Amino acid sequence: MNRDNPNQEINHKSSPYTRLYEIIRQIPHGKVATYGQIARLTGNFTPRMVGYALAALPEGTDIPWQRVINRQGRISPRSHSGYAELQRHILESEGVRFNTDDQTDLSIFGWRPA
DNA sequence: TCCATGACAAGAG
DNA sequence: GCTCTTGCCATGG
Repeated sequence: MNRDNPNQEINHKSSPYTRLYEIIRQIPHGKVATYGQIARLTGNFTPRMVGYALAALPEGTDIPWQRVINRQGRISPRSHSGYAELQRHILESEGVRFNTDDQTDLSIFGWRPA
């Protein structure tokens, strides 16, 4: 995937992806949001698009991609292995706890925007 | 242009 | 509570 990489659109401030990334940046430290939640906040996105946009992010981006998980409170595995483990590690270092079923309690750690 | 794929979600049965 | 189906739409072959 290397044609019109969405993160290049970050520099073009009128891109719909920009809005998506801006919202993700607003997720506070120690909290998590779901794909569907982000999608609804943008207004014109679908959860699949959110996942797709995040998959296109480069390493070392300032976007807190690790704070976006699925509706079940679990980390969605990507095609490239190893990242789910990394993501969980980062979240735990931020204070997010996972139970024995590898899922977080969204009623506690879920982000609730004003 | 058509088809398959993908870090998902919500409704129906 | 479960599984199955459908909606979503950008991207690549």
